[in-house]
Amino acid sequence: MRDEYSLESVKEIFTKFLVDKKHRKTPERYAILERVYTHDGHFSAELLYKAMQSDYRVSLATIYNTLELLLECKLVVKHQFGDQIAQYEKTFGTVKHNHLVCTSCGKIKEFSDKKIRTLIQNKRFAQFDVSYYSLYLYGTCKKCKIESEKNKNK
Amino acid sequence: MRDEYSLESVKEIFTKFLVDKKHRKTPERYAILERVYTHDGHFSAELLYKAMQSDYRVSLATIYNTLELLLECKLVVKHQFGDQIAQYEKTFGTVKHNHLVCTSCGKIKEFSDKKIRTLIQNKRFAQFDVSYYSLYLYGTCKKCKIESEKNKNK
DNA sequence: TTTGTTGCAAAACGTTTGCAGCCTC
DNA sequence: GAGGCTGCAAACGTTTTGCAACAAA
Repeated sequence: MRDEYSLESVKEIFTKFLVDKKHRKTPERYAILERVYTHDGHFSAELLYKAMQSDYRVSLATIYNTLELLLECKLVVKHQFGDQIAQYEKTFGTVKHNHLVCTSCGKIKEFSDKKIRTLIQNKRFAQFDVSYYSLYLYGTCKKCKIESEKNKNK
Repeated sequence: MRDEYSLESVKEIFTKFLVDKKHRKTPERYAILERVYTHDGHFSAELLYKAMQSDYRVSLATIYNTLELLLECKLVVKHQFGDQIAQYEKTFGTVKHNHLVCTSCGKIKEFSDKKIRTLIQNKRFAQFDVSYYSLYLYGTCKKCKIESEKNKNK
């Protein structure tokens, strides 16, 4: 029931945002929001588009448009990992985390570190208002490291 | 003379890398390296391409190819700030820093924080070898904040 | 001589845009 | 009824690729 609840509250937040900003409450927007919130982990605009085709037909343009709105009201975050295409992720019900990006296979792992988080979140600037941050650690995952060591010995 | 010196050592590092990897030492590659290292701050592939046209004709493809090599041997770093196009930056002679990205005007400011840097650099993972990291703080710069407050009062 | 590298142009890719018709408000 | 939103397709800008000519090893 917990998921049910959070989906409802997320819809409420979105509705409030749409009303505040005088945007229209279209069925497409709610369908996209629902899909985003029933998906765990990262997704691209393309993936979301394909995933939706089966039960609700929306254009890719609308996906992009709606993701933009969801970013604005902070119901999703957007990641740009190195060369990769933009990845999105729901925020509500997701613990704030950082990312390990393998530069060899592109795989992403998440990690949390309270000390780092606290330190960054408490940082203040005279000339700049921080609204969010992203910390990406790039490197090589275990699997790729083993792979590359194998190749060395050839 | 200090710059002179570092340019020479950077060339040596690049040469060593090229030889190790059995890549060819082409004049284009050195011309690009030199240009990169006489430029302060961020630059895009396009900018580098245009900047070089006046004194050394290289194709954009070669620029991309060479930047890839320079990334591999860590003589440059690549940034992907939010929606913006890829930005590059020399590493040698540049103090490690983090970035403030204004989501309104896109301007980038740099900042250093020893505590944050130390904390992140000392982080170790069992299944992952970190080779570098990027920390971007997104928000609104003073100028854009004043601008948006003006618009509110209309 | 071999083959990695180049320049060029075309292609690819994710994303944005223009527009006619639709549907919130 | 007005005009914001939609789907569609075409356009966009950055990056990659295919290929013939070139030049480093």
